[in-house]
Amino acid sequence: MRIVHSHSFALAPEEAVRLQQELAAKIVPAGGPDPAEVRFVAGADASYTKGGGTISAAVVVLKVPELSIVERAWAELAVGFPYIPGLLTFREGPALLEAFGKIRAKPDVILFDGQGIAHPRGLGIASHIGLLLETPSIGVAKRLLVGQADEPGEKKGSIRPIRKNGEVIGMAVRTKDRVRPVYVSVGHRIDLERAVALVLKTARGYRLPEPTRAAHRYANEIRVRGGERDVQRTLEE
DNA sequence: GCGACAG
DNA sequence: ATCTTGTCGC
Repeated sequence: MRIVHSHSFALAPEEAVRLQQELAAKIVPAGGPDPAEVRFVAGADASYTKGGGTISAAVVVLKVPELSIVERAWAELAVGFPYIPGLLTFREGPALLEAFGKIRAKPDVILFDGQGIAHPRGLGIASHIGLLLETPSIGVAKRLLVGQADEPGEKKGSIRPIRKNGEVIGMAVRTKDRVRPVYVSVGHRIDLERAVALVLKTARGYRLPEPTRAAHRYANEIRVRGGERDVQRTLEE
């Protein structure tokens, strides 16, 4: 994929915060592809080596509605930023972008393991990377960073709004009966309704949607085996 | 000042 | 995220 917008990630925390405030103003939390017409969905995630010195990033593209893997790419980089709540993007972003750069497909939307606009400054990793790639993106987090939501009904498909100062910033979504919900928020160029529909459409018997699960597995595989040993790469298009 | 805090 | 043993449930 082409990285449309680019900037340095080698910033001090205070500068990173200022950049987030600047980029947040460019996020378009509306529109997006019709869930019924989406053909390719990508998932992105990262894994770290034991000492925490190297980060392994993975991007996997799945065909919808089969959810079969059609392409995947990886990247390994030395960790260059500490984990600071709200600044996750500066830790995982560089490696994820390198992996996205190796993807030939043009996914209709990307699912990230983390927040979209449900973030202190409205720019979680899904919004940030989605903006740099100018591709519709969705944040699918396992825990909330900001805001609060009531518990959704116990059935898959049940939802409850995530609010912050009375404003709806995302949706708690039950992706599997009786299993803890995931927290969905708009990343970039898509509205909340479509984001929720796409997450539910790609969730198959597990709490996390398939794109995210596939990326998580691949990132762990790269971390353990080492990416250079991976000669596999499914192609299509 | 205190607590909370994506991955 | 990673570290780290057993344990409850499908």
